[in-house]
Amino acid sequence: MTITQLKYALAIAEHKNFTKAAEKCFVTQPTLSTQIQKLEDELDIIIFDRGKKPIEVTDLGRKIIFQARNIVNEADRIRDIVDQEKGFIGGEFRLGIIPTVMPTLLPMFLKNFIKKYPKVKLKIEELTTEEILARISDGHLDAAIAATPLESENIKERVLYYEPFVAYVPNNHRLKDKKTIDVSDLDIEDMLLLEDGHCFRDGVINLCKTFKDQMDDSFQLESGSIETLIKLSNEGMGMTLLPYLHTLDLKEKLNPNLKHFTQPSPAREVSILYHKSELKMQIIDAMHNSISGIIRGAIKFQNVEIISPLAK
Amino acid sequence: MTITQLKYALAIAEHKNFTKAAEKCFVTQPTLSTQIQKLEDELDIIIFDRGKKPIEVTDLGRKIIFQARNIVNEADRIRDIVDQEKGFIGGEFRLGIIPTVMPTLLPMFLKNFIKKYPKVKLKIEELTTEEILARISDGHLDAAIAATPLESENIKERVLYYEPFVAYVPNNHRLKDKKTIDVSDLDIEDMLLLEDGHCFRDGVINLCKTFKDQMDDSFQLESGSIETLIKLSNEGMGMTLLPYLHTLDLKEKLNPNLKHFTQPSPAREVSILYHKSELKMQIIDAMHNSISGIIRGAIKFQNVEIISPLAK
DNA sequence: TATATTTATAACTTAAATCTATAATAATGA
DNA sequence: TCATTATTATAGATTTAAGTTATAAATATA
Repeated sequence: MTITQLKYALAIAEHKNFTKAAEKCFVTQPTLSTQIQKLEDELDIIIFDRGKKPIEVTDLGRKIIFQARNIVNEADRIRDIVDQEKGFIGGEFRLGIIPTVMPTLLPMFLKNFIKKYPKVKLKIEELTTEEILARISDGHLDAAIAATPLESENIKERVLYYEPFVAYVPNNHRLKDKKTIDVSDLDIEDMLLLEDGHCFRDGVINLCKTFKDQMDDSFQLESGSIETLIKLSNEGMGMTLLPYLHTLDLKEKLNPNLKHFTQPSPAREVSILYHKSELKMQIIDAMHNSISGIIRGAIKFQNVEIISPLAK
Repeated sequence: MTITQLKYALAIAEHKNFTKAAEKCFVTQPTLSTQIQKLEDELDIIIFDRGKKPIEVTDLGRKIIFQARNIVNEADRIRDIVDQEKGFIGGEFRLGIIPTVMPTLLPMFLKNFIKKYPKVKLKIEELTTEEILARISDGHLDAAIAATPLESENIKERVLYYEPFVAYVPNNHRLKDKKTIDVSDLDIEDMLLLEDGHCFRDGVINLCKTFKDQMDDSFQLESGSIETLIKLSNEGMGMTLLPYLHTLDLKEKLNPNLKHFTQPSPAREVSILYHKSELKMQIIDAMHNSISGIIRGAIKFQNVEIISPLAK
């Protein structure tokens, strides 16, 4: 049994296809066939059921694959330990970011980060919270940025910053004339929310829950982006909540519609997530420091006591 | 980097000597030299300082060796998973047992166990609790039987049985005429205890602590075995406590000196210990079942409420 | 049934691991 | 200090393993 054989097995388990897995491993298909056969012979078990199309992992195979994942992860970590010791920050780093954080955070820290750590090859993907959790678990992401707490098994969270919510109140709304807004003013019935899967919505719902103690399942509308949300709001569909950083990009003429909350302001907790195995920890540390530094300048509310609307 | 290379590195780290490590690995010394060089070249680090005699592991090398231990453990577990699935109970199994459990427990379950699981090659060693903890941690023992709770990091405990203590009161002792004895009768000042490192002593001290709330450091005597303990006791050195199973072997004429405790009787907790990685779990399960079954017949006090003298 | 897709096998090549023999190096003792 | 001893490194040959190309066999698809 070799680490290489285990990596081949993982690739096949993932692609359910020897040919495709071989490509991903940069070897030919016969190499995979023979190596997997050797592994199966040595353990005297069948890992893959080639009878089914697409190929299926056997019951026992699944356990072997799970353990193979552990072994390969632990093995990869050797490289990580060496890098950390040498102070080397580099290599490929796959980062997932949720849609409502992507457009505001990325432009702020990206330039700074790649300048500071030129040897890191960043691969950034916009993903929903659900996708992020799955891909960190299966090792396809090295880390991700999402609203927390999620408390998902095997995934660690480290808070990057707290981003206050700002209310966007359209011209015809009942709260139009208030200068500041209080959490108790909110009503789930006249609020627009982002579509399912966007954690921002979870944040808003939890926020309302906090004060209403229970919620109604029939929301009035769901939208896919902050821009759409504002437009729908202007069309008389209700008020909405925007994460603070988004409000900095708004056209000036919309500013009168923004109502800041009375302190303590509700906020969402934004964290960097990573697998409990702490692979590539030195890059995660670097990213954490980089983002925290940038955010300190952008969000001035940092010293204000903030309630987390996402707490369970 | 291969699993084989990591195993070689572990062997060298352990023996501090390429030649001896090579023997243990069943390869020649040049094989180890070249494989370790390849590993060091690939990681671009030095793991072993050959300048020192005996060889020393470098600071970074220590971290690599630690991680190598993880990887090799996880890799060994693949075999374990397959065995478990196939219901195969076999292979080498190294078991440590503390001195005060060894002579009573081993004759009871050994014959039964090797008959039931003929493919397990048991290697049993008498060791102190301290040695046991060290050797489970470094992977030299698969499991051990000792008095608990120990709550040592990385080591799991599973209770096998509770063994009541029986007081041995010599003829000239102040408690000689009592039919049964109560824990409150005990006095650390006139008690004989086993030498340091035998957990039984810890048990007795904790027992006295429980009722005296503090203890005196000047014990009157320390001895290495149950037999010596009884002889010393007869010589007027004080009373002593015997684990119940030991009293079954005593010569009949000594029976009048045994005083059972009033219920709830103090007892020691005897557990099977194993590494948290749960390697060879199916053998550990088999051994647990085997011992529990045997003990149910031997200790009739099982249904009696028992206080654990070892609780912290 | 022909065609395409995918895995297995065969024969060969390349690369890796291991061996024997021996050199180099460092520690030990007269 | 200079053999003696113990120990690791290196060279060259051998065995074993991994990978390649070419092709057969098996399975789905049209």
